[in-house]
Amino acid sequence: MFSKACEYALKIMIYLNSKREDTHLAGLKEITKAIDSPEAYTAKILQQLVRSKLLISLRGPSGGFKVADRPITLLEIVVAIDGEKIVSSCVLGLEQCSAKHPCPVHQRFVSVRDYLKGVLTTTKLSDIESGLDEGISFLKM
Amino acid sequence: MFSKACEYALKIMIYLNSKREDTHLAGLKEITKAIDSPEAYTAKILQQLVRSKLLISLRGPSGGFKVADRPITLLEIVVAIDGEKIVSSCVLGLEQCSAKHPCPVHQRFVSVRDYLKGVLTTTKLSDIESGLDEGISFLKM
DNA sequence: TTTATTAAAGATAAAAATATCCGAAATAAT
DNA sequence: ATTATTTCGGATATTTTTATCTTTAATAAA
Repeated sequence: MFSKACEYALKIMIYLNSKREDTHLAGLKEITKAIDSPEAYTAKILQQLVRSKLLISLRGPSGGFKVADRPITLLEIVVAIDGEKIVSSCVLGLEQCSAKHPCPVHQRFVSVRDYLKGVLTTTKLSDIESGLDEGISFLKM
Repeated sequence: MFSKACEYALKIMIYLNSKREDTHLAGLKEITKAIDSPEAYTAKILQQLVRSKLLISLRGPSGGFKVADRPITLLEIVVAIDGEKIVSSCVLGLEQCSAKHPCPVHQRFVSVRDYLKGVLTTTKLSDIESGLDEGISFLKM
């Protein structure tokens, strides 16, 4: 459904959001440990998230990353990494596919996409009760 | 959402199903022309569909492909090419993700997946009014 | 039986996604 | 100021997906 990079991005954002102690920034090592991801690749994704203004970073000792201080939807995260295609492009890959010029399954999948897009746009990072510390939900294993 | 190979597979199946003149088989060239796909790669996908018993093939002059003579759901096609992952695996890529051991967005996406799976399982190839000949729907451009 | 046609199968190539490595820049602490 | 730490940026490597090429096998028609 989402690319591996996007999966990592979602995990990163959820993890960083779950530990709202505004003082301490989480470093690359801490993050990769928390979400069990390859370090160097994760660094690249973190860069993308910073450029997309979803994360704020600080270099140097006691540097690291934190979530930008504003409401962020899951859609923003997905689009930052995978682009619009997951919520907009044709299931059969047609360049042009619309109600006026539909593929044979257009109508059936419009609703699927709308449903997905709905979940992605209405779910804000702050809505997610991670329960990570309490062992209620998990980002690895 | 689906791989390129899977998009081609769906187009192939819809196209072949749309021209139910049981006598004439459609050849590779005809198919690639109808769905605008790379010839050699399409041949590989056709092979997979034949092995998965979704298509029947015949070699030699006037040989080609036709849809197996039984009800076929979109899910069968998708699973034949992309495997179960699209309807079963965790959005965040966790090996183990279930109601008992969920990722933080498990509940929100269960419903999305169920909806998608529903469309894929309930839609049979024969349900799709392609309207290809009539220019009502399209498999290319 | 020979030939032309078509799918099957295996090897190879190209492109994209995933992942790593290394030097540079920033910055807090010493 | 120097040093240690940490992100940034670019280059490179690996893996997977997408795509091509070439030979073989089957088979219908001549």
